[in-house]
Amino acid sequence: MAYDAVQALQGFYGIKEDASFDPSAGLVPLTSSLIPPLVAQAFGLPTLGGAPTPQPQPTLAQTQHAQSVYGTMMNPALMGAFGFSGAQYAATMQPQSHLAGLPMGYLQALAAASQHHQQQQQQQQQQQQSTAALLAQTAGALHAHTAALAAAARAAPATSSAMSQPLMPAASQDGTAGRAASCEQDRTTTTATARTSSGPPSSLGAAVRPTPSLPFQNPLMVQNLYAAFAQPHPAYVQSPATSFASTLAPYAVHSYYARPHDANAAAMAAAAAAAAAATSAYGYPQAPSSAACNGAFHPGYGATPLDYSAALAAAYRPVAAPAIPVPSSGQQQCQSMGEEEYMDDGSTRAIKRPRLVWTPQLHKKFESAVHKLGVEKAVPKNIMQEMNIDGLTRENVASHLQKYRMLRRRDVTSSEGRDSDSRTAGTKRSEPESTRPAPAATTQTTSTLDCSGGAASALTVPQPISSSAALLAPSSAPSSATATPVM
DNA sequence: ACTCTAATAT
DNA sequence: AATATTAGAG
Repeated sequence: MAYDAVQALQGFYGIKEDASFDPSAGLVPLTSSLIPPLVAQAFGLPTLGGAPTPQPQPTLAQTQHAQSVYGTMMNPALMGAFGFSGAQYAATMQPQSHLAGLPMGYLQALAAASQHHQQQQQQQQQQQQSTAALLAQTAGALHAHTAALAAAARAAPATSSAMSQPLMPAASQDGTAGRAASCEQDRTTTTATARTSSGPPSSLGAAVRPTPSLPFQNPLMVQNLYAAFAQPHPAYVQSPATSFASTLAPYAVHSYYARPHDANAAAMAAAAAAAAAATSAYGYPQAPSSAACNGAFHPGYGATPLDYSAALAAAYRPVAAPAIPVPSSGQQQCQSMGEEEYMDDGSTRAIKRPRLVWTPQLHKKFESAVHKLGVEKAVPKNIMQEMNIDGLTRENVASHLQKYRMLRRRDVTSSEGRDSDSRTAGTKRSEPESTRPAPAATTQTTSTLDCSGGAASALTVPQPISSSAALLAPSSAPSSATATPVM
């Protein structure tokens, strides 16, 4: 097993690197046994924590649904790891059709993954050859496809945001029609609407599918694969950097949240990217205020407070059935975590409390608590108690309060310097943020545009940043009255 | 033991 | 940039 992959997996699962691990010795660090056994098996890692338990066979309907969701090119071993039956996939798989729309880098990554696995399992030579053959074949097909696409584009300027497929799986139910359905969905949900639908179907139009889409729609798996094999994920390489950072950040961090800090920066990045990918992919088609959280692989979500150890357990437990994304929404920040992590030998070790994310909901609570308490009593401890959030510490509040006050002070002094009102500290004036640009539902977030389709965009750009968002979006400057694009 | 601010770390 | 942590003083 490539050391890189081990690292990536560990990072993905938030496992701390064992400093004593010597890659050259071919040993897998003890902590790697925390990787779900089935995943470990899929990646050829030795597992110390006992043999993987056999997964229940999915029904055919499940398989087909999952196939429509995740695509057909999953590494069989991975499918096993994630609870799919490879054989059934193979049976329902249509060897050529799914190759047509794939971007090259993606294919290569998959092929590389597949090749890697095969090398693990068996003799390398023949396998390599067949893989190479497949690659060559694929390359040929892709080449032709690309050429045809280009021709089609010349004929009718129909563009396609290559990676913009809305990742909510719901629509397609059968494998073959799935991609067509996806394109259909693209047309209706993204802003490519006009261009795509208005373009008169050229003679090539029927033969050439306009939108190469990701067949692999479980973001965690995808990201895991890419991370494990050090491939940049095309969708996130291509999408503007602003995407998740701005509107989706509260949700993105959420899932990432329940994982312990990891010293490995690269792995951290991978995990964060995975979380972001998951967020975008799952779409959140409903308003953030509604619905419940879905637990599957998102330890951070849930209406009920989460115990950190439970989150760990959930993360480490391979899911038996495909975690079909259930639309969920930003909920109140709920978190409470244990303080120990179980190690292989049964002992425990203190782990770092995950960094708190001040979601809008949480901040709202904070603000109302502050207001309720009044200037005098609005001190960290009181606020903490008033908020009554499980797991929220005084330090959390103190830190936030510090920033809150700073902003508040700055706002006051800048907006009314001449006024006689220059308080010393802890000013809890009335809200000066009457400046409400009220952006008329204009700008789509790039992220939502790119990654999750229209429904999500409507909701990930929730309110026009009212007063409560001041802390989270500090730039509610009175000067920039107009745009304030989704910050 | 708590709070505050500033500075610094992650 | 956002949050955590720490220091030092009250």
